Amino acid sequence: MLDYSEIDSILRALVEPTRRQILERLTRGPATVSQLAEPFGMTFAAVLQHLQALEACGLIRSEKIGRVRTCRIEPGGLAPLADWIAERRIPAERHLDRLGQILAETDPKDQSPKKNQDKDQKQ
Amino acid sequence: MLDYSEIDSILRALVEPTRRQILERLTRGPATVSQLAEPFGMTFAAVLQHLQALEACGLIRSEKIGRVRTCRIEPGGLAPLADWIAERRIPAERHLDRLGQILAETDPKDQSPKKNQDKDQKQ
DNA sequence: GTAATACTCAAGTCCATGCTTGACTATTCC
DNA sequence: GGAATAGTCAAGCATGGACTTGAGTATTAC
Repeated sequence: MLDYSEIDSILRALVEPTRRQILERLTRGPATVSQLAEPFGMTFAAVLQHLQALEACGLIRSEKIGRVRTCRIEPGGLAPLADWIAERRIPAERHLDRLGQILAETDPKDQSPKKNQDKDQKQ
Repeated sequence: MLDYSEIDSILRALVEPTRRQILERLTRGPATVSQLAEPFGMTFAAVLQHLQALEACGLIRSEKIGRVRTCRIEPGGLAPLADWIAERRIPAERHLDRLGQILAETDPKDQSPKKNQDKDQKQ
Protein backbone atom coordinates (compact mmCIF):
# COMPACT_ATOMS: atom_id res chain seq x y z
CA MET A 1 0.00 0.00 0.00
CA LEU A 2 2.70 2.38 1.02
CA ASP A 3 5.04 3.52 -1.65
CA TYR A 4 8.45 2.45 -0.46
CA SER A 5 10.27 5.09 -2.45
CA GLU A 6 8.01 7.72 -0.93
CA ILE A 7 9.19 6.76 2.54
CA ASP A 8 12.69 6.80 1.22
CA SER A 9 12.46 10.32 -0.14
CA ILE A 10 10.78 11.62 3.00
CA LEU A 11 13.49 10.12 5.18
CA ARG A 12 16.21 11.46 2.94
CA ALA A 13 14.62 14.90 3.17
CA LEU A 14 14.27 14.78 6.95
CA VAL A 15 17.72 13.41 7.70
CA GLU A 16 19.30 16.74 6.83
CA PRO A 17 19.21 19.08 9.86
CA THR A 18 18.93 22.20 7.73
CA ARG A 19 15.83 20.82 6.05
CA ARG A 20 14.29 19.98 9.41
CA GLN A 21 14.94 23.56 10.52
CA ILE A 22 13.34 24.89 7.36
CA LEU A 23 10.37 22.67 8.06
CA GLU A 24 10.09 23.94 11.64
CA ARG A 25 10.33 27.50 10.41
CA LEU A 26 7.48 26.84 7.99
CA THR A 27 5.27 25.39 10.70
CA ARG A 28 5.20 28.93 12.06
CA GLY A 29 3.83 30.19 8.77
CA PRO A 30 4.67 30.62 5.08
CA ALA A 31 7.92 32.24 4.03
CA THR A 32 9.68 33.32 0.88
CA VAL A 33 12.92 31.75 -0.29
CA SER A 34 14.96 34.75 0.87
CA GLN A 35 13.25 34.78 4.26
CA LEU A 36 14.11 31.13 4.65
CA ALA A 37 17.70 31.59 3.48
CA GLU A 38 18.46 34.54 5.74
CA PRO A 39 18.80 32.82 9.18
CA PHE A 40 21.08 30.13 7.78
CA GLY A 41 24.59 31.22 6.95
CA MET A 42 24.10 29.74 3.57
CA THR A 43 23.66 30.82 0.00
CA PHE A 44 20.35 31.22 -1.73
CA ALA A 45 21.12 28.36 -4.05
CA ALA A 46 21.81 25.96 -1.20
CA VAL A 47 18.51 26.74 0.49
CA LEU A 48 16.77 26.41 -2.82
CA GLN A 49 18.12 22.89 -3.20
CA HIS A 50 16.80 22.02 0.23
CA LEU A 51 13.42 23.44 -0.66
CA GLN A 52 13.33 21.40 -3.84
CA ALA A 53 14.06 18.25 -1.86
CA LEU A 54 11.32 19.07 0.63
CA GLU A 55 8.84 19.84 -2.10
CA ALA A 56 9.73 16.78 -4.18
CA CYS A 57 8.67 14.46 -1.37
CA GLY A 58 5.54 16.42 -0.52
CA LEU A 59 6.59 17.92 2.78
CA ILE A 60 6.17 21.48 1.60
CA ARG A 61 4.45 23.27 -1.22
CA SER A 62 5.51 26.45 -2.95
CA GLU A 63 3.96 28.93 -5.25
CA LYS A 64 5.62 31.64 -7.24
CA ILE A 65 3.83 34.94 -7.63
CA GLY A 66 5.69 37.52 -9.61
CA ARG A 67 9.31 37.08 -8.74
CA VAL A 68 8.62 35.86 -5.21
CA ARG A 69 8.27 32.20 -4.31
CA THR A 70 6.35 31.52 -1.14
CA CYS A 71 6.76 28.21 0.64
CA ARG A 72 4.44 26.60 3.12
CA ILE A 73 3.99 23.30 4.92
CA GLU A 74 2.06 20.60 3.12
CA PRO A 75 -0.30 19.49 5.90
CA GLY A 76 -0.41 15.76 5.14
CA GLY A 77 3.25 15.56 4.21
CA LEU A 78 4.42 13.59 7.21
CA ALA A 79 1.49 11.17 7.09
CA PRO A 80 3.21 8.46 4.99
CA LEU A 81 6.12 8.32 7.40
CA ALA A 82 3.80 8.31 10.40
CA ASP A 83 1.92 5.40 8.84
CA TRP A 84 5.14 3.56 8.10
CA ILE A 85 6.21 3.89 11.70
CA ALA A 86 2.81 2.86 13.00
CA GLU A 87 2.86 -0.29 10.87
CA ARG A 88 6.24 -1.25 12.25
CA ARG A 89 5.51 -0.49 15.85
CA ILE A 90 2.57 -2.86 16.12
CA PRO A 91 4.37 -6.04 15.03
CA ALA A 92 7.37 -5.05 17.14
CA GLU A 93 5.18 -4.76 20.18
CA ARG A 94 3.89 -8.26 19.47
CA HIS A 95 7.29 -9.80 19.96
CA LEU A 96 7.00 -9.22 23.66
CA ASP A 97 7.13 -12.95 24.29
CA ARG A 98 10.87 -12.92 24.69
CA LEU A 99 11.14 -9.22 25.20
CA GLY A 100 9.08 -8.99 28.34
CA GLN A 101 12.17 -9.49 30.44
CA ILE A 102 14.05 -6.83 28.56
CA LEU A 103 11.26 -4.35 29.10
CA ALA A 104 11.28 -5.26 32.76
CA GLU A 105 14.92 -4.18 32.94
CA THR A 106 13.91 -0.60 32.28
CA ASP A 107 11.91 -0.54 35.52
CA PRO A 108 12.74 2.17 38.07
CA LYS A 109 13.81 -0.51 40.52
CA ASP A 110 16.72 -1.17 38.21
CA GLN A 111 19.15 1.69 38.76
CA SER A 112 20.73 1.48 35.30
CA PRO A 113 17.84 2.15 32.95
CA LYS A 114 19.25 0.68 29.75
CA LYS A 115 22.25 -0.96 28.21
CA ASN A 116 23.68 -2.70 31.19
CA GLN A 117 23.67 -6.44 31.48
CA ASP A 118 25.15 -6.98 28.07
CA LYS A 119 27.97 -9.32 28.70
CA ASP A 120 29.89 -7.66 25.92
CA GLN A 121 29.74 -4.02 24.69
CA LYS A 122 33.11 -3.24 23.17
CA GLN A 123 35.18 -6.37 22.79
CA MET B 1 11.90 17.76 25.71
CA LEU B 2 12.90 15.56 22.84
CA ASP B 3 16.57 15.03 22.35
CA TYR B 4 17.28 16.52 18.98
CA SER B 5 20.37 14.41 18.38
CA GLU B 6 18.31 11.32 19.16
CA ILE B 7 15.95 12.14 16.31
CA ASP B 8 18.96 12.80 14.16
CA SER B 9 20.54 9.42 14.82
CA ILE B 10 17.24 7.59 14.32
CA LEU B 11 16.67 9.32 11.00
CA ARG B 12 20.22 8.65 9.90
CA ALA B 13 19.73 5.00 10.77
CA LEU B 14 16.41 4.71 8.95
CA VAL B 15 17.44 6.55 5.81
CA GLU B 16 19.58 3.62 4.71
CA PRO B 17 17.41 1.02 2.90
CA THR B 18 19.55 -1.89 4.05
CA ARG B 19 19.02 -0.89 7.67
CA ARG B 20 15.28 -0.63 7.13
CA GLN B 21 15.32 -4.14 5.68
CA ILE B 22 17.28 -5.42 8.65
CA LEU B 23 14.73 -3.79 10.89
CA GLU B 24 11.86 -5.44 9.01
CA ARG B 25 13.61 -8.77 9.22
CA LEU B 26 13.95 -8.36 12.97
CA THR B 27 10.26 -7.57 13.41
CA ARG B 28 9.73 -11.20 12.41
CA GLY B 29 11.92 -12.34 15.28
CA PRO B 30 15.48 -12.26 16.62
CA ALA B 31 18.39 -13.21 14.39
CA THR B 32 22.12 -13.67 14.61
CA VAL B 33 24.55 -11.47 12.72
CA SER B 34 25.24 -14.19 10.15
CA GLN B 35 21.53 -14.85 9.66
CA LEU B 36 21.04 -11.14 9.03
CA ALA B 37 24.01 -10.91 6.71
CA GLU B 38 23.09 -13.89 4.57
CA PRO B 39 20.15 -12.48 2.50
CA PHE B 40 22.07 -9.33 1.61
CA GLY B 41 24.84 -9.75 -0.91
CA MET B 42 27.10 -8.03 1.50
CA THR B 43 30.00 -8.80 3.78
CA PHE B 44 29.69 -9.55 7.42
CA ALA B 45 31.52 -6.38 8.33
CA ALA B 46 29.11 -4.20 6.38
CA VAL B 47 26.08 -5.70 8.08
CA LEU B 48 27.80 -5.33 11.41
CA GLN B 49 28.24 -1.63 10.80
CA HIS B 50 24.54 -1.32 10.04
CA LEU B 51 23.70 -3.21 13.20
CA GLN B 52 25.90 -0.91 15.22
CA ALA B 53 24.13 2.11 13.78
CA LEU B 54 20.74 0.60 14.57
CA GLU B 55 21.79 -0.29 18.08
CA ALA B 56 23.45 3.06 18.77
CA CYS B 57 20.17 4.88 18.26
CA GLY B 58 18.11 2.37 20.21
CA LEU B 59 16.21 0.75 17.36
CA ILE B 60 17.59 -2.70 18.07
CA ARG B 61 19.28 -4.46 20.92
CA SER B 62 21.82 -7.24 20.75
CA GLU B 63 23.30 -9.72 23.13
CA LYS B 64 26.30 -11.90 22.65
CA ILE B 65 26.22 -15.38 24.06
CA GLY B 66 29.32 -17.39 23.44
CA ARG B 67 30.49 -16.46 20.00
CA VAL B 68 27.01 -15.72 18.68
CA ARG B 69 25.45 -12.26 18.78
CA THR B 70 21.69 -12.26 18.64
CA CYS B 71 19.86 -9.11 17.57
CA ARG B 72 16.27 -8.16 18.23
CA ILE B 73 13.99 -5.17 17.87
CA GLU B 74 13.95 -2.66 20.69
CA PRO B 75 10.20 -2.22 21.14
CA GLY B 76 10.13 1.50 21.99
CA GLY B 77 12.83 2.38 19.50
CA LEU B 78 10.66 4.22 17.03
CA ALA B 79 8.77 6.12 19.72
CA PRO B 80 10.96 9.25 19.73
CA LEU B 81 10.54 9.65 15.99
CA ALA B 82 6.81 8.99 16.22
CA ASP B 83 6.58 11.70 18.89
CA TRP B 84 8.64 14.09 16.83
CA ILE B 85 6.31 13.63 13.88
CA ALA B 86 3.23 13.96 16.06
CA GLU B 87 4.48 17.26 17.48
CA ARG B 88 5.04 18.62 14.02
CA ARG B 89 1.79 17.44 12.54
CA ILE B 90 -0.40 19.23 15.03
CA PRO B 91 0.94 22.75 14.48
CA ALA B 92 1.01 22.13 10.75
CA GLU B 93 -2.64 21.23 10.81
CA ARG B 94 -3.31 24.49 12.66
CA HIS B 95 -2.15 26.56 9.76
CA LEU B 96 -5.27 25.67 7.90
CA ASP B 97 -6.37 29.27 7.96
CA ARG B 98 -4.64 30.02 4.72
CA LEU B 99 -4.34 26.43 3.68
CA GLY B 100 -8.02 25.65 3.59
CA GLN B 101 -8.19 26.62 -0.04
CA ILE B 102 -5.21 24.48 -0.89
CA LEU B 103 -6.73 21.50 0.83
CA ALA B 104 -9.92 22.15 -1.10
CA GLU B 105 -7.97 21.70 -4.30
CA THR B 106 -7.36 18.08 -3.47
CA ASP B 107 -11.09 17.40 -3.53
CA PRO B 108 -12.38 14.72 -5.91
CA LYS B 109 -14.30 17.37 -7.79
CA ASP B 110 -10.94 18.75 -8.84
CA GLN B 111 -9.63 16.36 -11.48
CA SER B 112 -5.95 17.12 -10.84
CA PRO B 113 -5.36 16.05 -7.26
CA LYS B 114 -2.12 17.85 -6.56
CA LYS B 115 0.53 20.05 -8.01
CA ASN B 116 -1.43 21.85 -10.60
CA GLN B 117 -2.12 25.53 -10.36
CA ASP B 118 1.48 26.40 -9.73
CA LYS B 119 2.13 29.00 -12.31
CA ASP B 120 5.71 27.87 -12.41
CA GLN B 121 7.24 24.39 -11.89
CA LYS B 122 10.39 24.21 -13.98
CA GLN B 123 11.26 27.64 -15.23
C1' DG C 1 45.95 -28.77 21.34
C1' DT C 2 44.16 -27.66 16.54
C1' DA C 3 40.73 -26.29 13.39
C1' DA C 4 36.58 -24.19 12.35
C1' DT C 5 33.16 -20.83 13.42
C1' DA C 6 31.34 -16.30 14.44
C1' DC C 7 32.31 -12.26 14.87
C1' DT C 8 35.31 -7.65 15.43
C1' DC C 9 38.36 -3.88 14.10
C1' DA C 10 40.96 -0.64 11.22
C1' DA C 11 42.16 1.14 6.99
C1' DG C 12 41.11 2.32 2.45
C1' DT C 13 38.06 3.08 -1.77
C1' DC C 14 34.30 5.12 -3.90
C1' DC C 15 30.13 7.55 -4.65
C1' DA C 16 26.17 10.49 -3.14
C1' DT C 17 25.06 14.75 -1.40
C1' DG C 18 25.63 19.53 0.62
C1' DC C 19 27.41 23.66 -0.50
C1' DT C 20 29.66 27.23 -3.33
C1' DT C 21 30.43 30.00 -7.36
C1' DG C 22 29.13 32.33 -11.29
C1' DA C 23 26.21 33.05 -15.01
C1' DC C 24 21.44 33.67 -16.27
C1' DT C 25 16.13 34.80 -16.27
C1' DA C 26 12.03 37.00 -14.86
C1' DT C 27 9.77 40.93 -12.26
C1' DT C 28 9.36 45.20 -10.21
C1' DC C 29 10.77 49.97 -9.31
C1' DC C 30 12.29 54.38 -11.03
C1' DG D 1 14.35 51.52 -20.91
C1' DG D 2 17.74 50.54 -17.06
C1' DA D 3 18.80 49.05 -12.46
C1' DA D 4 17.68 46.40 -8.60
C1' DT D 5 15.48 42.42 -6.70
C1' DA D 6 14.29 37.50 -6.29
C1' DG D 7 15.07 33.47 -7.81
C1' DT D 8 17.10 29.59 -10.98
C1' DC D 9 20.51 26.55 -13.14
C1' DA D 10 24.80 24.07 -13.95
C1' DA D 11 29.35 22.87 -12.75
C1' DG D 12 32.64 21.71 -9.45
C1' DC D 13 34.65 20.86 -4.84
C1' DA D 14 34.68 18.41 -0.49
C1' DT D 15 32.99 15.64 2.96
C1' DG D 16 30.55 11.71 4.93
C1' DG D 17 29.09 7.34 4.85
C1' DA D 18 28.57 2.58 2.71
C1' DC D 19 31.16 -1.11 1.56
C1' DT D 20 35.42 -3.98 1.01
C1' DT D 21 39.59 -6.14 2.41
C1' DG D 22 42.48 -8.25 5.47
C1' DA D 23 44.07 -9.18 9.87
C1' DG D 24 42.79 -10.39 14.56
C1' DT D 25 40.05 -12.40 18.74
C1' DA D 26 37.06 -15.34 21.30
C1' DT D 27 34.42 -19.59 21.45
C1' DT D 28 33.19 -24.19 20.21
C1' DA D 29 34.00 -28.79 18.03
C1' DC D 30 37.11 -32.53 17.47
